[in-house]
Amino acid sequence: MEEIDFAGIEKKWQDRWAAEGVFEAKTPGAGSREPGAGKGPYYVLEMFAYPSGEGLHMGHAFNFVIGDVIARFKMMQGFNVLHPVGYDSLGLPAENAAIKVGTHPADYTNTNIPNFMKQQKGLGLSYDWSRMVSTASPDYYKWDQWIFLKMLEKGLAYQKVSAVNWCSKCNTVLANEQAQSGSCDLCGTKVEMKQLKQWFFRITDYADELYSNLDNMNWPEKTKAMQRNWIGKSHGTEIDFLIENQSGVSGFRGFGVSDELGGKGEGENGSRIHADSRGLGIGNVVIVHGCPGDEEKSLNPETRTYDKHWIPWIRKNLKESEIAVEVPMMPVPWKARYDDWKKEFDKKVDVNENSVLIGHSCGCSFLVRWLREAKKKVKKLILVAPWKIAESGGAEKGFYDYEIDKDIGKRVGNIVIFSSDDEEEDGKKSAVIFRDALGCKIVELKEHGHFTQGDMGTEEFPELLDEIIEPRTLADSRGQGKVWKIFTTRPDTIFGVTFMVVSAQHSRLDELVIEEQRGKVEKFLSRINSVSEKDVSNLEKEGVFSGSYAVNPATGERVPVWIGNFVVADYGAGMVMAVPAHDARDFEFAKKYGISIKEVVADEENGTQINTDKHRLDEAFTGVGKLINSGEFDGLDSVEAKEKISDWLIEKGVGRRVVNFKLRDWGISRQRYWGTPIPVVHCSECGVVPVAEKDLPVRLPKEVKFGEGNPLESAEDWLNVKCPKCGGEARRESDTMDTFVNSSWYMMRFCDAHNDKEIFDKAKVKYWCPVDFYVGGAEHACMHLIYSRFYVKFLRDLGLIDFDEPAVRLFHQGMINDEKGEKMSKSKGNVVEPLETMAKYGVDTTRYFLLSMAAPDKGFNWSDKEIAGSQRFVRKVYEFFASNEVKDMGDGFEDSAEVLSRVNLAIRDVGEGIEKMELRAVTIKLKELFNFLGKQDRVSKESREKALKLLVPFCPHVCEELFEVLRGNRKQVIGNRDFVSLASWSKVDESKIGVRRKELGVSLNEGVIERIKKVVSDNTEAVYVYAMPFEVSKIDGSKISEEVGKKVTVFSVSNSEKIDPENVAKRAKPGKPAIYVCK
RNA sequence: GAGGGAAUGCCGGAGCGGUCAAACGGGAUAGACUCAAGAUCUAUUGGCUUUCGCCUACGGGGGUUCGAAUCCUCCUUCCCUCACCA
Repeated sequence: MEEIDFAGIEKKWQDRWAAEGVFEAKTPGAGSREPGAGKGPYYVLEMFAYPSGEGLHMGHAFNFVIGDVIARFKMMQGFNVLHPVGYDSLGLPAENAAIKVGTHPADYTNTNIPNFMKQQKGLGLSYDWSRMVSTASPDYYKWDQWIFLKMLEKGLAYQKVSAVNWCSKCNTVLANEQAQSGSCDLCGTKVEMKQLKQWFFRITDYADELYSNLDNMNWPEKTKAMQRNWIGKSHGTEIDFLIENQSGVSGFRGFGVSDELGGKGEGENGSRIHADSRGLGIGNVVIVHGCPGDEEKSLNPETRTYDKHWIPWIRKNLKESEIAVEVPMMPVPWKARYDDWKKEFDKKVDVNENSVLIGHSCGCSFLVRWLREAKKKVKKLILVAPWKIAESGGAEKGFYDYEIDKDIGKRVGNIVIFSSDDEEEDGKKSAVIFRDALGCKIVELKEHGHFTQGDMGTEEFPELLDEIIEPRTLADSRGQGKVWKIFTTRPDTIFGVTFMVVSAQHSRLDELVIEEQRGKVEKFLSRINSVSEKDVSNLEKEGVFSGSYAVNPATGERVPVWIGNFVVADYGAGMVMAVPAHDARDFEFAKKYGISIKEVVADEENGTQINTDKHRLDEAFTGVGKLINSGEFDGLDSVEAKEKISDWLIEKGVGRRVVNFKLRDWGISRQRYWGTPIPVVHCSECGVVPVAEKDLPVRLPKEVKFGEGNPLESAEDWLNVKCPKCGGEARRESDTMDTFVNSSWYMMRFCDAHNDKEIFDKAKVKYWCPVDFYVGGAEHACMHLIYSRFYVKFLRDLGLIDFDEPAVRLFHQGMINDEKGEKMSKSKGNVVEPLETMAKYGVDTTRYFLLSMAAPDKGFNWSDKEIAGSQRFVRKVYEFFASNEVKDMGDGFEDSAEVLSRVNLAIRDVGEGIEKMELRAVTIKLKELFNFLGKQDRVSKESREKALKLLVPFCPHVCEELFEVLRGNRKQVIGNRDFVSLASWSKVDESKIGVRRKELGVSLNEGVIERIKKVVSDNTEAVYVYAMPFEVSKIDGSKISEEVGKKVTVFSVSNSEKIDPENVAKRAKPGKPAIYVCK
């Protein structure tokens, strides 16, 4: 038999596709033709590949081929298809190669990319190569930096010191996702904890939208479930617990540890209770004073008293609550203008998202203007007796003549204005101006005038203090101590709280530990700290008593506060109320340490006896039941009680309904070289200063030292720069960005891949995006796919794009393993090389095989044996066309009804199958079709062409070749652009389908007659026929009666009035009614 | 513990209320071709039966229906993801 030169065919068509630019996508617009057949754009994208040194593996090939089938199918359907390709080329392996082998990451990357390209081109993928991007190129990462600056501007990028997962081998910070199971994702080294100042993206700002949008997305349920789980939204109640300990004056000294747990507190002390700064999440309080009032005094820095009237009082009180207060001395407003104040302010004060800003008089005016320009996020803004009437104070005019930015409210958690009923007219007007512009409330106090010295009551200013720290008035349990908030989803069990547990990693742990317990606690902590945070899952619950007690706001009971290893420090408040009777973890803990257990929800099914005996229960009852031991709430259903008790706590001022997320901010800092440099500089004078947009990109320096910490720290020339703000000595940020940054927005860059003026042309992105069909591995469900969703929302809020999600449809391909079902890996030596397979069996065979082995979302075990089947099929198709070529006499030959039916059925099924991503089923349909056609003596040219087109997305090379055969008898091609890849998809002729079904209908009556004749006899009284409901109308009872010579009655099988003593009706089948003969 | 998915003939795997003893592939058996092997082709591949047909079958139990591999319910087993998130 003649050998088919598949390699030659592949090369021929790949070259032609490239030469003709067959797959280059055109964005419509001025000058360019309207592409496609008017069906509009369709964007197919396979996930960004990292060009590793190992080259393409089968998983990649599977991923790409799936995307290619969709892209090619959509092209043939007449869509204007964008099917781009690029490389996520920044990343660790390149740097590891530098350390290991001494290759520069750039060289490593530059050798790998062409290798990838060669393999991808070899697969015959329909990529638009003209749009190729590589993230390691400054042309690309410039825009990563640009986005970073925008994040910074909007307060979404910030720095904080945080404990990070540190891999000592990679010398880098790992995201929690990359440090699962306690060891480094990349090298397997055990992860350590380290405190570092890190850059973060405030993804949590979008937590709610990221969560709730999932409901409307056409993404796999599994992925959405994983994201929901990851974001972890939970509704609950935040409840204040008053903590009493030795440092208070309540007299709880020297109590025993375990014997008196849960005893009633007798302490009662009426002094004011405030939560402290960290409990409230207050970073610092910044007070900007107003004008000192006396010209002479205030002009002299020595004598002027900027810090007076109520300011000392508030300062003292805040300090007592351990809140940092800053009261910068500002230049005299008589002389100075806004800019002078700003300079002074920026120099002296560190404002962050947890700051509370307080202004007085013209200080208010300054702060509002400052917020407008700095675009900072802060926790709270309090304006005391604000002033903004330009006419009234000529010298101060510089402060007042500006527009108030109405968006300040979006960046500031809360804004409050204090005014007084006896304030001057202009002052009252000013308050209203601010209120109307900022949309906040005015708190009007009595007889405070302008809140300056000399007016009554302004030296003590408790309203302000309350506003800053929002004290919880503990209705039933005032006492000395501090308020700690806890988060619970089970407020209905609050009467069953018998202890509290605070995380061993909590930053305020110290405050809870009394002297007597210190030794034990320290011993406990040293044991805990030796265990990596991520190893916690299988740990036995352990704890130690802190010595403090908490007052249950519902009952007034004092319960011990324990320190536990099972409480997560940075979720909720880092402390939990423990209800051992109704929570398995609390139960385990209580049992272990002999803490009392109090039941408050009755398990009605299993009959709880009301019994608070310490160790009666065998396990916690976490189900729904009726409340007991819960005071006025007894008898309520626990679901209902959740609401009722929450309301009650809120009313008492000790609770709030809150929503908590598991999602944490995205730490993007990496102490690594091969990533996007973070475009800021650190100036000793000005602090963190962003690099100007015009100076982007900040390029990676080529000459660095690898192997010892962050390579960028070795590039002194690069590090040392002038401060963009003051021109002084400054140093570049040496952290680079997480590479997930690069892949978070690349789908948009593809729409305008080589734009050097802006990140992309809005119109182009609007035309193509979002991605219509996104294909990639399920392993990205939680990282890439959440980050990318976040980026899209951010870019949308910047006004650059107008859609909410990166991809309309998402598809995860399955995993390909070796024959034994084991993961393929270099170290195991079981890798099947796509290039080898392609060379051995042909590209089309390889493609077809990949798709026919399993449903694309399932994956399979590679088997060389079974690829033979695919090869046989491709060869069969080839030979079918080759041999039919001879038979094509051009004599107007017409196909049989059956052939037409089969062909049209296939057109319909293949199209629908691709649309539904049932690609494996489609490969089977194609096999059936060509097996059938191969058995026919002759098939018309038209039908052959229709059938061939169905195969194009799967086996494009052979199809192009055969199309050429069909069209021009192999000799000439009709026109340059006569590619079957661009041919239009065959249309279904529904009328030709289903001949067999019709034939079935015709024979129905005959069949019944024949069968009755066989069984009927002289003594037959009557015959009953039971047919399928949809067939009853096709059966002609009278005709049959006539033919058979007996009375024949036809029933529907579902007719309840049928006469069927032997219940034979159940044997009826479509096309074959059941028959009962009555004797 | 939470969530997602799956269980079909020798194997992989279709199937989405009736044309289901169950697609397609692999394997196996027989036959054709060949000196022979390979490749290729053809047929068979749950049981009983010459055919019509009947019986037993889609993890297990129960149910809905005239009718269930397909729908509901409980159970068992397996895989995946997250996991002390209060």
